Amino acid sequence: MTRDPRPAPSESPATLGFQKHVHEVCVEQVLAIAETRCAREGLRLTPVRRKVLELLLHQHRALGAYAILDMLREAGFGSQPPVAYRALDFLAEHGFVHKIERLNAFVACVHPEEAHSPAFMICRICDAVAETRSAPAKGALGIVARAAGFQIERTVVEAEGVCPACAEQAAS
Amino acid sequence: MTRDPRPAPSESPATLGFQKHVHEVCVEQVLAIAETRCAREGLRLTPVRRKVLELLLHQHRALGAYAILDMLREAGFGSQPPVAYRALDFLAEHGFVHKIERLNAFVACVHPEEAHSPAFMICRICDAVAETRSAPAKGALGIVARAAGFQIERTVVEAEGVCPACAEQAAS
DNA sequence: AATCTCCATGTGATATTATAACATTGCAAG
DNA sequence: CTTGCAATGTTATAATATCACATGGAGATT
Repeated sequence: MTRDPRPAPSESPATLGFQKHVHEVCVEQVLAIAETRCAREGLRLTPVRRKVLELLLHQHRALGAYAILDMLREAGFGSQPPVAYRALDFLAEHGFVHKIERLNAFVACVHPEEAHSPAFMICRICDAVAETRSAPAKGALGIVARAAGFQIERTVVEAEGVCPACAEQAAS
Repeated sequence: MTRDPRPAPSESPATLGFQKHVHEVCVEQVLAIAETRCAREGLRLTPVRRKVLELLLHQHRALGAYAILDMLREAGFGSQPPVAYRALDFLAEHGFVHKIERLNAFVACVHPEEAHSPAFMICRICDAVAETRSAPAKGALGIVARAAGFQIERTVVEAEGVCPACAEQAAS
């Protein structure tokens, strides 16, 4: 089994950052933004890459590379690990997806318009992942780093806990 | 090869949080603190666990489980992965070591006196790791989380970049 | 002292995540 | 055209992590 057996965090009008929204719209919007950005920057959003992004956009949760790989196989693409990892590398390099280090898994970025430093909230019960912006280099960490002479290039900020939906479930 | 081929970040008066200090002293001190805390809290700092902590304290860098396992083997302990992972689980659960998610590796905690929320600076060149305190749940992320109804239980904060020593090297 | 129980350890097997290396294809610049 | 280059496909393997079950040792109970 490489597929995650847990139920998706919610149904079609799903949680985005744990808030309700009409899901199909955001998938289409983000894909369109990605196409535009790739065209403008001379990047190639090839079929595999586009498919991986689409698969991830359909979930507001993190998927492992092998879960993605299974779906790629079903969609008729190559089915060996490098196929998935290469697409994910491309997408991550250009900010269309992010890796969740805590889970060794990947989520689609919800505002891929520009470079940014993401932070995540990860529900340990349903695996839903919400993205928000962070600026850790500007806060306390930045001060410590400057004092120590450490040059920050990239930050990983991931909060693990319980999302509103699961908290409500648990309370009942 | 499971050993990391890179040179240790520095020589015996090594960098702690990238600052000079006399290394042997901090190893002994932290081990003593760990012993004390275990005695007080009824935890068992067994030989394997103690050895793993000691190995990690001798490096101000992250070691993978298999690198630790190699050293355990040389020291006459069991040499199958669970030996290392179980010791690391124990030490991490009680805050004597931390896992660096970005590296899938482990560092000794430099102030294990009490529970805390660590943040790390990781040098991408020499792999040195410095620990500092973080309070991400109190900053911008905490505000977003509260607004979203997300209950933070644990945070991962890891900054990747270049440490002062490597920056100086690079400049020459 | 005998035995019981629990926790830690040892060990073999296996699952999961990730990369190396090389062949093939297809498109585009010259 | 053809040459070059980036992307993909495929085989193999490396690196990280867990499961399951057997063994052993320290303190508690009888």
